[in-house]
Amino acid sequence: MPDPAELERDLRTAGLRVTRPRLAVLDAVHTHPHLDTEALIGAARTRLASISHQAVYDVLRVLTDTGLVRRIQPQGSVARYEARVGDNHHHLVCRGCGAIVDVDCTVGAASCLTPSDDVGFAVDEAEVVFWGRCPNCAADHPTATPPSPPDVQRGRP
Amino acid sequence: MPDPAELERDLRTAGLRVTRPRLAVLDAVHTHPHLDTEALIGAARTRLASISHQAVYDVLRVLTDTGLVRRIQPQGSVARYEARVGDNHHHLVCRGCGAIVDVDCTVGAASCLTPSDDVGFAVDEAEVVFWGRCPNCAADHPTATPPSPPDVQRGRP
DNA sequence: GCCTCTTTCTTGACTGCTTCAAGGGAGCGG
DNA sequence: CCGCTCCCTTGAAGCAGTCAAGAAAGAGGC
Repeated sequence: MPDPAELERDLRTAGLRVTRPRLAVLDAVHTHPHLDTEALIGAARTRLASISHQAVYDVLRVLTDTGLVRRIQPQGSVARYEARVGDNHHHLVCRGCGAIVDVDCTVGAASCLTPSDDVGFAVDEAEVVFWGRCPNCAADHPTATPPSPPDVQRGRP
Repeated sequence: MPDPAELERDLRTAGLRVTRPRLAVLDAVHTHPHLDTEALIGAARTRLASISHQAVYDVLRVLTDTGLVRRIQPQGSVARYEARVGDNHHHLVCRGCGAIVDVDCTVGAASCLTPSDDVGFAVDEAEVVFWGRCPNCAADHPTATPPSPPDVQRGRP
């Protein structure tokens, strides 16, 4: 759980006004990475009981636009948010339960960021998602062939 | 444009019944990679005028479940489909217009498929998306800083 | 500390992609 | 050609996310 003063500083540094809803949401994202919006609404309400649906959506948009949080959205999942930004890490997603785990960049920033042929594109980011089954889900279906593309719906991390 | 007999064979090999709607959709996906569902409905209707909305959704699901087509969904975009499967290629997405281009695997299957620490996950696929600006969009805003995360909405390829 | 301006939050309704459900119709094996 | 099963059509609903108008709360100057 991050220091409230630090969150406030982050907001000001980003040129944003400091409001209770923003602190509540930003704290929630720091404390619970990879939650979806609905779960974040719940988490934010433990900090500020009366915050509205819409405020959380607005705040999340502002925070992603300013780079304070990062939005991720694996196939078949709704949008999820995390506060770890600026370090080019990637994600491991379980096809069974939807759990998301951070992984550091596999092969180093350089080769990770360079497609073999960029056909003239100015590439500024490489997003990598590793799909598989977490230890629990792999144990549940030891011999089952993994469902082809994702059957993830809304697994809770 | 693929050979109809070949599409039919693909369907049978996958254990699926051969129907006109399935042929129409499969042909459309082969002919126009990276289209979204709505555009595919249009493309399929040039082949089979009366195919319904719902049939296209159903067929696309069956085809993705059996691995005949692949579903991709970059951040901020609706679902898109392509018929190039089984070769572990990746995608380059333009933040400006949403254009999607195939790129071959950057660093070879091995390192591409291996996170630095898989924390016990059985990983079976690595999905890579390169974000940037296509030559046209880069020319439109030569000095503009690229909008942080995607502002893609529904660019037509 | 107070005032004013601007930004942001609340409330409520709505959009658009995708899915669910029921019944008629078409493919496929015999 | 017959019958069984699966598939497609029609119509409607679900749900994440967005739009809009007005009230409330920051931020800076007096």
